[in-house]
Amino acid sequence: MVRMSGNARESGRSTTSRVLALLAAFSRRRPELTLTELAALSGLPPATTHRLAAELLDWGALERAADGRFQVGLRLWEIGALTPAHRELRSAAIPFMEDLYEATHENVQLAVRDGLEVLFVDKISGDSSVVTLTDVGGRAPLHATAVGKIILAFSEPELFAEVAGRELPRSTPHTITLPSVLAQALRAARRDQVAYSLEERSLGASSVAAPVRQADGTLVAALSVVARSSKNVRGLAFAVRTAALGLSRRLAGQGSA
Amino acid sequence: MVRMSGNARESGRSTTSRVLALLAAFSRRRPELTLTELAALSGLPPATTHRLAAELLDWGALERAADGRFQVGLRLWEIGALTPAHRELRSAAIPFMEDLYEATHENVQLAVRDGLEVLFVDKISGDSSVVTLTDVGGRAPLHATAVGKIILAFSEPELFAEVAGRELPRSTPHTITLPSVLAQALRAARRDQVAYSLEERSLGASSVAAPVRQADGTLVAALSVVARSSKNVRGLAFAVRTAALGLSRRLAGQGSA
DNA sequence: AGAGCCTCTTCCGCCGGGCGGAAGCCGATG
DNA sequence: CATCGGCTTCCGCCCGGCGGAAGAGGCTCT
Repeated sequence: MVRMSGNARESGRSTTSRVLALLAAFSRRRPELTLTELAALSGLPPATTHRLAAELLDWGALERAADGRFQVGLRLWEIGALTPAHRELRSAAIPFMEDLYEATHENVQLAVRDGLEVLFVDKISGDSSVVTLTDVGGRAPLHATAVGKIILAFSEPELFAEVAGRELPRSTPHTITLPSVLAQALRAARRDQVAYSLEERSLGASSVAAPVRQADGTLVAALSVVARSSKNVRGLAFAVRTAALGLSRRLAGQGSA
Repeated sequence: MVRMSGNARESGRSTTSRVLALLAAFSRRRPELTLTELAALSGLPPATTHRLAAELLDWGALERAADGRFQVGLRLWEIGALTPAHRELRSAAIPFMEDLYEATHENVQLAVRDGLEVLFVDKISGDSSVVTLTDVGGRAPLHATAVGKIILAFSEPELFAEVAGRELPRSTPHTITLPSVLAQALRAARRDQVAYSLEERSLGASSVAAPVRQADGTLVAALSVVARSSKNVRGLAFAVRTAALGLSRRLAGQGSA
């Protein structure tokens, strides 16, 4: 039998990108993967997947579940927790989020921008409150959420231009899909220091958000409360603003301790 | 001028291990690093560090702070949040931790085992409560903490053997450093379903912990309350046990929703 | 139980991705 | 203006790593 194997590597792809492709294969939808799934999702041959995954396993970036499936390892979580959004912002935010939760007993969320999306960094949810679509680590569009509008309203105008330049995907009949209407909502947000999403992301859920700023006044995050649309979310606006201002003052008052 | 450069690569080190070394360079102590620091901590030449870091930057595993330093990126945090400890355990635990906090207004902590240490997965801390040594993402020794004792008491005996085989480092005058005394404490923990640490980790702070189990009865985490030693932590034992039992029932009742 | 199938794991020879010394760049400092 | 330290780019050599193939193990179906 002739050994006709050898090297048929896919050109133009770095080893680093292969490793990152393995990590990127995991998602909220699919947090546990078999080797074959991992290979398919990362676009790598099974043999390569196996070898690289073994190295990640060895280091602790990945782990194997009881049934042998791959899952994200604690070591990776530990390092991920060093990101500024988690380390500085989240720890400072927790007390204010608790206060907000105790006062309203509704879902309280903390979000930052990543790319052209909102990324939820933390969340406190009561058992009685609305079921929100997105969990911690989840993403949502900027234009359809209250936190997203706050981010758009208080970031550089280039961000709005970028978002408005693309299509504004519709989530519900109430989603804003016209750039001009969105621009008007952002003006109102700048004026009132709060933004709303009234069933624009999912029917039966509305939210109010307020800006969180760091010492120099630039926006770092948005804090929001989600409630059933039947409730008067507008009545929660002052509570959210107050908590967001308190958190901003805390961030300004101390470096990161 | 003769070009005498070329390749002098360090043998026996995979590209993957280099990438992981870069990630491992970040720590709670040093969450922001310059290129030179990153190179020194990872043990890679500056040129290699620069090239690999650029690729990680491009993908979002790393980010640059305003001053140009490297820090862990949101993308990595996002993937780290997919670890079972975060995704299943933490989200299920939050309501119970809140209840515990509202009842006691002391620090509430959730911890899992990683290797021969305790890893804190989540924490709720009031402003009035004791300042704890360890933050979310932080580690602590198994033998000197209440959560660690719970983990030792309800895991396979091999774990205790492994820990007792090594030295038990002393943190305070009250730290248990004799395997026989530790074994006795673990027997008491198994009997009472709670474990204590009475100023064994840091003076002025004591804690009570209880086991969190999954459907099949195996231990998955430990829940604890930290209080000033002057307070009677023993009085908090039932509260912690109740919350831990509630959380265990929740984990048994549903897969991961 | 034997055949067929699928997934996981191991092996190894060929080769191009990636290594890192050197040089160039840039801002800070004396 | 010279010096210095850290950051970035360049590029030719070479060995780490790629992945097809084969082997092992487990499951279903007939």
